[in-house]
Amino acid sequence: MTVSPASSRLVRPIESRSVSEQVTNEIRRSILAGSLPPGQSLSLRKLAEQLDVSFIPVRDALRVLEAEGLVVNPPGRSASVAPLDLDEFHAIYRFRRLIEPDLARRSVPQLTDAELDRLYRAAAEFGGAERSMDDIYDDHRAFHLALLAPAASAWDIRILTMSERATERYVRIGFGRLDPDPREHDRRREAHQSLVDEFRKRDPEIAARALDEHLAHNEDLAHDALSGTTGAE
Amino acid sequence: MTVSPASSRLVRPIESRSVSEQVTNEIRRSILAGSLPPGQSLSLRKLAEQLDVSFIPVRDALRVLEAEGLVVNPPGRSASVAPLDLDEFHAIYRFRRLIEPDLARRSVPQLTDAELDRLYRAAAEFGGAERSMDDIYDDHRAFHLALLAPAASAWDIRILTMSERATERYVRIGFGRLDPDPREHDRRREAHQSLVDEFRKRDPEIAARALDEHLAHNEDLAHDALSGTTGAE
DNA sequence: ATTCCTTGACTGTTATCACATATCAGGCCT
DNA sequence: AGGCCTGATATGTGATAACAGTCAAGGAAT
Repeated sequence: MTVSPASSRLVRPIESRSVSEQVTNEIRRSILAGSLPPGQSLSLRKLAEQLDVSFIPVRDALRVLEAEGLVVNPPGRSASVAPLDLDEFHAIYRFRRLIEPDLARRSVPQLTDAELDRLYRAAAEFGGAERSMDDIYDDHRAFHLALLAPAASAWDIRILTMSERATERYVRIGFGRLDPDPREHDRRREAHQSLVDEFRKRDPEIAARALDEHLAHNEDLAHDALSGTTGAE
Repeated sequence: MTVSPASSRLVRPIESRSVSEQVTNEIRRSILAGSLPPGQSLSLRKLAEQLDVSFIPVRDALRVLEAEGLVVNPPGRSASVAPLDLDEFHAIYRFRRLIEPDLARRSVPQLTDAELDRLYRAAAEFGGAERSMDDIYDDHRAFHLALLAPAASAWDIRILTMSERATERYVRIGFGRLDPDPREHDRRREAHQSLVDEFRKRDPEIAARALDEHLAHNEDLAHDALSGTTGAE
């Protein structure tokens, strides 16, 4: 039940012991990173060959990812990466902006000062070098989750993880061209640190509004980058 | 995209062609109906024997149901039916009362009169004889979904289905003792018909409030039946 | 009598294999 | 020449079998 600051542990426990989970994580990572583009056909045997496993774990992985909404798995036909849809993107963000501010409202009285300090420092390291893009987004997801975790039930956490992953695909593709810009990293770091600062005021309404604006801002940015041809720079 | 009133079709398409889906539906039905009680250990081979299939489809089914939150599937150990938790129950209902009234607000202008008439008639048949308890709850879920479908994206529908299934388990167990009472069927029918009447007023706020109260009422009823020893009757 | 270890059965996991079905290319008929 | 049928190829699906880990019971030592 504790949020367990993973960075404080020197040795991390084995994250996934079954091959099936490893395959699931690897395919999910590839989809979120965009190396498996939307619509890409996912052949069981080819994937199994590339990953050097049998196709049984691949089959399991595709079924799990289907439940997460990242792949479509029509019976009898080949699975494929779920297509991108701008309407869907906004629908998920509307959903997040409904859920997360409400959780923030109830989470803010329960967050300890120590936890807020930790999150402030974590936000500072977001753009830290020697971390891969995958790690950065992992940190980003953990950051948002930790902000709401005190008020979140197991079911809330499941939903939050699902929705954050669902939007991450759009955001990463949209921000793809912005990421090389170092100023973008600064901007994101400042945005998250100021978000923690708003939570420090210990006012539920202020925190909820800050999180909503944070989400709305990211939604606009990703939207411009995705639809607009002129948007970036 | 159309809601496609299934009752109007004389021949219904094959609902599930793969064995895996059939097994998934059967196990899900058993869990929701309570014949597989919370905590029940789910052995692959025993389940496979009972269903007269190999354990490959059973394995797939358990993985899908794990994603839905109905079973816990720790790697290396036997799966089991997810335990019941009253806090979790209220957490899911809080979630639904946040999501569904918002969808109702946007759905009410898009619902056609014909669709509302159809839903009103469907509500009248809820307690209809010769329909099994499983069918009744299937209808109930379809009813609530149809009420919100015009404003719901694919992702919303996925979330709605998940959350309705998650609460259905609690509700069915809680209402278990009430179901034999015929007055309970009348009460439920009237509740759903009056819900449609509220939607007919075409006022988003009224519809949202009506749906919220409907959910709150059901939440209270199930809560009393679950926790209270004196509650029912 | 209690505790620890060993052994056995059980269960999930993965690989290999056989089958039904979908996809697509080429050829035939119109 | 274009559409339709038919063949082969490929792909998902399900079954069987071998492997590895877990859990519990029973026996031996303290």
